[in-house]
Amino acid sequence: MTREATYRSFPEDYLSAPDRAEQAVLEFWNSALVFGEQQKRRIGAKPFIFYEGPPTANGKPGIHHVFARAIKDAVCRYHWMRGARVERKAGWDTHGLPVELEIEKKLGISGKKQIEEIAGTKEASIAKFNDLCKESVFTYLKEWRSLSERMGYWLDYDHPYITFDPGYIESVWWLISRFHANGLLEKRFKVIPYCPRCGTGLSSHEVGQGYKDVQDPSVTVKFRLQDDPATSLLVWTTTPWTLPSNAGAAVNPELEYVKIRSPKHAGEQFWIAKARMAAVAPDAEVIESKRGRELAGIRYIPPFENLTNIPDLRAKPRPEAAAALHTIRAGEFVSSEEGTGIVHMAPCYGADDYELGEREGLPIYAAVGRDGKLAIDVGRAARGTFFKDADAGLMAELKDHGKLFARTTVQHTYPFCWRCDTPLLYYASPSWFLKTTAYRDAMVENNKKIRWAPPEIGAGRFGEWLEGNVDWAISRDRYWGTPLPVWECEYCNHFEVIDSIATLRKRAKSPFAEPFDPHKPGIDNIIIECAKCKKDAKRSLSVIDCWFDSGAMPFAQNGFPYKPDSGARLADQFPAHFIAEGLDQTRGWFYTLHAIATFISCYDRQPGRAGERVPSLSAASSYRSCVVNGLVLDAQGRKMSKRLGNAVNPFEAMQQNGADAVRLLLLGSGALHLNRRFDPDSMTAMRRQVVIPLVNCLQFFATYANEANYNDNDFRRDPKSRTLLDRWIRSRAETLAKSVADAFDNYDLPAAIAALSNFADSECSNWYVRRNRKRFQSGDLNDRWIGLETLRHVLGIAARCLAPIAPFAAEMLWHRIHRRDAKSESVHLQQFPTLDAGFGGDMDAALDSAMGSALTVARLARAIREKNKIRNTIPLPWIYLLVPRLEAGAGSFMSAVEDIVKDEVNVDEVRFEFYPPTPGQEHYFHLKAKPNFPVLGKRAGKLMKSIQEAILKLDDAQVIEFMAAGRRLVAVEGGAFEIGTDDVIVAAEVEDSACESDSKITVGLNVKYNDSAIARACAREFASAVNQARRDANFKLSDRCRVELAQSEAASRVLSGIGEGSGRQRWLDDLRATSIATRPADKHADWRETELIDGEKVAFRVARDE
RNA sequence: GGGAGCGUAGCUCAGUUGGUUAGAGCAGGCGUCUUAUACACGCCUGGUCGGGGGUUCGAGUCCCUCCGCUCCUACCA
Repeated sequence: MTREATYRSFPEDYLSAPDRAEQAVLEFWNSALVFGEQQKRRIGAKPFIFYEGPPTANGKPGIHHVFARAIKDAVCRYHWMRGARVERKAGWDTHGLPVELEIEKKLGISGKKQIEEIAGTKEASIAKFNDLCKESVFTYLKEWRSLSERMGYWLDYDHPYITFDPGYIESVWWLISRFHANGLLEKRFKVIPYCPRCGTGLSSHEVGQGYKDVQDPSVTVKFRLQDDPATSLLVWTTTPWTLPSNAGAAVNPELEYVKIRSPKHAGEQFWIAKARMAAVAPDAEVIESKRGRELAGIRYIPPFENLTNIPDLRAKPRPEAAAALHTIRAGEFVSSEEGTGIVHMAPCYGADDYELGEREGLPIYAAVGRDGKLAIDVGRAARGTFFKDADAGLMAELKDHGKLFARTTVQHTYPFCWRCDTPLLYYASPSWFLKTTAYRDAMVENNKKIRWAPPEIGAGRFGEWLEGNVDWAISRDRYWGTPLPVWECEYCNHFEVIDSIATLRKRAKSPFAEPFDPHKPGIDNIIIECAKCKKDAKRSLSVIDCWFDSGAMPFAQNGFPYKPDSGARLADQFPAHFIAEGLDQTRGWFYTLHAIATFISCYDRQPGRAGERVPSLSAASSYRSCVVNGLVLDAQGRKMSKRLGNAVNPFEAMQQNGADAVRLLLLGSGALHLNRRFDPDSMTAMRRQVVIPLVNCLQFFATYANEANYNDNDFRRDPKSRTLLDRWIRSRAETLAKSVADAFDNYDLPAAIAALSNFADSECSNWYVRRNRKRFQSGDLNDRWIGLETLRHVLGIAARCLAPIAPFAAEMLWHRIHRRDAKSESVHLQQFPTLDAGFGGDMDAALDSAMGSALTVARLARAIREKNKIRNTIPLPWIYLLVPRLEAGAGSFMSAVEDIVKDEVNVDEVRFEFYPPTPGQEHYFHLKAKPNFPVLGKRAGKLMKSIQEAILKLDDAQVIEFMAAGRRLVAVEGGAFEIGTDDVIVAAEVEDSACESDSKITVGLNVKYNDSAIARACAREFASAVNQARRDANFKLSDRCRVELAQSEAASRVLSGIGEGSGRQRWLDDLRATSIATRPADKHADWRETELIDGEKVAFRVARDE
């Protein structure tokens, strides 16, 4: 075995088993402490501030989590490479209903009542329940951490913020105390969306997650008038279950109402809005007409007459209630768009109903309790029936009593609990609110300063949501959450907000344990003295909406304002430059961060005890840029769900394809905010476009660097000896780095990947390396080293550009462009190429353009060969190129490109023809002029069409004349119009099968060839066969061999072809050693045959030349 | 019900301030080069740019309208 090579390729099984190679990279990162080193090297550097949106740690991570995390990781890595200090503090959202539900499921119980019975006493039950919640959070932390590690998402997991941490909770308390100090915390009786199963109200952003289309009854009910039972009000509702709680009927005071009579309802009369008559009772006849306000005060008989003991949420009935109850009331909110224009009012179950009821002093009947069940028997609907199930019995009851006017079903959307799927009801409940509407304008203003990607989310969805902001209901009547730090006096209704454990300790009537866990139930026992009346104040039993926890994170992650240095930390890490989460966070984290930070930075002007430590924060949201990503769907475009069984396991996906492939697929396929389909097959496609070309280039580099004993350490670079291709690929590499940087600066990651793919595949692998093969195989050693140096240089740029996106492959590539014995550092400790000294010096637009022309010529020439069925192996005499006449000095480019074209197209001569042409000279192409629309269009306007006609009519000679003169008058309707050379585009007219053109270049290929050309083609094909034979025989690159050719006519043609062959291919060295031998009659095994272009077969064998 | 977005090749998507031959990748067909690479390269096929109308010398792009899909929003009884 020879000693190990100096330069290595990728591991052999990288393509088939990327996981193994990536695991080795992970080991390297761990052992070299690369992430820690990143942190160390930027101490004191200017920060790029990033906030990690804390995942709810109670569920297993899915592939969609990889999406947002890939964005976050790539952006953070990029900014580190650009020289910034990027702190990446991990965070965990640990509180809330999701965690509680998980425990309920585990215990096989449901609802608050059962939770409070899991241990001996209620207190013991809650204590046990919360302990279980806390434990459950910890079991999933590991899953998340290993997901992050495997995908290469670097986070500081050793110092995470955890929302249940007492220090974090104290920060939240401080924030609540600031809201209170500014008069923005209040307790209100309000109709809020309420989940009867969870037993708690939901905030508007939670409700938004659970709308569903459902069929509901649509009933029109008769409310008989007390003084005239033959006349009824027609009342429409889709919630029959609210009818037993009816307290009034509302009409719009301005609308016109009519009393009608219908043949279908003999002896009866009805009041209805005039506008609704046609829809509800088209055959009716109007008897009387009145304005809504004139109807107010009329007394009716409630739909369920003899109900007693309906619970009334009002402890003491209001004195005016008796007069107002079950009468018509005027309400501006009533419309005549739908229904009957008369609205049944159940103040407990509707916001409008409640407001009006409050004004009129109506009772708040609650026939349906907070548990969602009927609290009383209502005829056939028995007590205890779930509210949605009570509809049928109630309607039957109405029908029996002749009170049902019409009944159908209607499809509409109805809210359900986002976690447990129970239908919500709107319920008048006492709740604690943050009056965010007080600073809505500031939120709207601050939002305009945020750079949203894509912009329409900020201006549209989020902006509109802010415009319609409502106060934030932050209390939850649950167990596992940050306790609301409000103590209420039972006697005088005074309430206080406690801003820290230290304050609580001072105020508590009796001492409590140290250290103190502020969670329920312990805290509920602490009593403080009411500051006003000196009596006992007890804690409100609520916990805080866990969304508040996560939105508090800019302050609470450092324990502001209580932890030492937290003020300095806040000043350093606020606001974030960058956050990124899924679209679903628009009303979640994006909002809560924004609402809390805007309050502190714009509204909070009353420094409290700790307030003077608040560093001056510019009026801003807590983030400057927000990148929003779409959903991850399955390969068929369906939402992933456990139910459908189509959820992709991220660990399996990465195990099979590698984390790089997963990251590339997620970041590279389409704009980030669009939903993307996660098709496992596409992962290989992404690798093929970006990573594999680089792997191949490296393989090539390693092969020839080893063979040439290339040493990057002692190589003296001499830029002057670089070839045209060297200079070109260096220019392209710098352009790549610039494009990738621009893409990252615009948060356009797909553009970065597209640029990488183009460079790796089209430019580096399939042009630079391919065109340079012969040079590396048999060139002069110094020249080979120059080429190797170039290749190594551009691969180094590519590796660093790739590093933020596909960190594993980039690392492997970076290591392998260094000698095996070199102590190479991680690519993730390098700076971005745009910061290299002298960056940009290699960019050469003229060269890029000339090489672009060469590529075009090659493509066009190949197309001509294809059409004429002439293989590339057959050399053709000449090719004509029609190109724009270049500026002085640029001719040398063309002559250099000429060699490339000659070789690539396999022609003996390249002939140029320039335009504008010299008049009178003979020329190969016939020129044709076309209007240059963008230039000419602006000037010509309406004349465009006739000018176009005139230009197209110009023949070859006229075009040449025009070009020489520089201007020409063309005839248009009503006169002449002068055009200049910039107004037209000149190209050749091509109808010949030997010509091809695109918008810039035209080529003509001589497609006639002679026998000698065939001989040369045969030689080339024979060489190819020899190479295949060498490969089959496992020859090494450096092995020389002897070729024996069996005597035949074809064989001598091959030999003559070899004689005419040129170039410095190594195979010629072999072939020159070819000798004619007599093929043994017994067909010895090492002889083989190959068929050449002319159909002849030649037999040959190769043997190692010892 | 209200708002937003989308609709471009069989599939996934690009497409600048309107500029006349609408691109790329994949798939399909046909070929080709080659001791870095067959997980390569080239060529070809494939489009009434969702339908209709309008503005304009000129529309995938701007306006109107209709159709389809998606998301958001809403206690309207």
